[in-house]
Amino acid sequence: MGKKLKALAENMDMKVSGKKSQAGDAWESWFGVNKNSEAEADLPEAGVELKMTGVINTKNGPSAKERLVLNIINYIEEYDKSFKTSSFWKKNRYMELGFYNYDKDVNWLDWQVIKAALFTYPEKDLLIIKNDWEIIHSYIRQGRAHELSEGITMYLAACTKGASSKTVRNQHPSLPNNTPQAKQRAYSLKNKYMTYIIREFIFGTALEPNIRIEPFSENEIFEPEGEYYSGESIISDISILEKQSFEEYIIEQLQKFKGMKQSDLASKYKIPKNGKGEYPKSINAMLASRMLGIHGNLEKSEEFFKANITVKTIHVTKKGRIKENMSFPAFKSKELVQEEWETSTLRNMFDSSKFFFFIFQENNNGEYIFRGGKFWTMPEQDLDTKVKNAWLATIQTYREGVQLTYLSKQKIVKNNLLSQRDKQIISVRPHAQKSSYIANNSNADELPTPANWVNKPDSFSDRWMTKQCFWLNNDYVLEQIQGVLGNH
DNA sequence: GCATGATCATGC
DNA sequence: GCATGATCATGC
Repeated sequence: MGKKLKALAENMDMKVSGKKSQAGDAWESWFGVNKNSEAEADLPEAGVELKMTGVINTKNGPSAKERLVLNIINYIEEYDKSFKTSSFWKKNRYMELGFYNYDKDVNWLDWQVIKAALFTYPEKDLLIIKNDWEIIHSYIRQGRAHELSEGITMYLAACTKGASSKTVRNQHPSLPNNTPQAKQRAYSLKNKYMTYIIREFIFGTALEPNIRIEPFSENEIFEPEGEYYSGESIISDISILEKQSFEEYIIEQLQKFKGMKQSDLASKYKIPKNGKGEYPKSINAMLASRMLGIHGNLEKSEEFFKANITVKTIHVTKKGRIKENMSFPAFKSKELVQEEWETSTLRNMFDSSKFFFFIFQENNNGEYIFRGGKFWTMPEQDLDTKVKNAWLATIQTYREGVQLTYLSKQKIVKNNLLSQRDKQIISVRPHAQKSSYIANNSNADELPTPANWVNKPDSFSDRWMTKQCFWLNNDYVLEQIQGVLGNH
């Protein structure tokens, strides 16, 4: 039998525990620690921090319910610290992690702690985490704490933490007077990083000397099955990370391929052609993987998976334009209009995603030449200005009712959703297998407000339109990759 | 030539 | 069957 949280919470003072922190408070009380906000680790003699974290079951096996949120970053105190003297290292070097099965339909007191682990960072991860800390610290040093986002780092991130987005903190007094206050943020281990740890070492069978699994329950609720990452790693020799960061290493690895033709790379890596003698549509994504020594999907390689890096290939035409806009998953407009910008799916996605752009440019002979790779995260100032406005405008259009006009000659339906001409970084366009304005069709999206139709065909519904998604405008992406294209 | 709506190809 | 990445086709 697994220990239920109510057994752990027997001696806990329920009155001082907030709704969101109950599981963690119960974990601390089990170890005889009262709720506090000390900078010290919870068990000071041992230097061990106590953390409780939820696990959910997905079709690929157990996953972290959320990122593991650590201590709040004091931009003033952290300013003069080094990694070894940082509040992150002091408080979170060793953690006693309790993993409970999160179930929203069950009272929290009945959640079970199914595994516990005395955790410190695997050696290779620690090198990446050190570099992540240095990146966060450089923002603090430069008085740019207001520009922090989760996507700028790999495993250790600065996530927002506060009652609302209006919870802000001052930056260091020695910085210029016009340095703005910054959103309150905490160190955190990314959701995908925790998922990897959970599947590989906590519920999986792989051994990691820095993670000691402690018996807590004989009850195995989670079956770690299904493929979540390919088993391939990019970095096998950790001494690489002692000399340079992960990103520097990747960019350097790609140097030797710069200027090579797509066709030469395809034959070098023996990419097969289809029946029509053409390369598959995903040819560039396949080449991206192969150049980095990965045979499967690059996003599923160890480091890309743990850091939640999205790989995007980019085609630049001979005239120096990007051929296509970049698509994102289709949304449900009824859910979209219920969201608030600060916690919206779109904002979360851009704030927490790191992208890896993989760039090919067409030459005058119509051949695609590899130009290089670039890691990219959307700058916070773009996100909270133009993208925010674009998002708000989209919601307003949906609330007012989308204007739809059927053009019988072309058999297409025009709409008044955000266009690329609006120059707001993102736009809204269809994303479905087929267009559909038919109720309950799998390619259609149900609208929150009936559409305002012009020339509606009888068979079309006024509440359903082809599924749409946000697209990142190609002119914006082109500005972001200028450094890679250089003079070409 | 480019923006926009539409659609293809692939993998799970 | 559907999500996702990639691309096509049309007309202003």
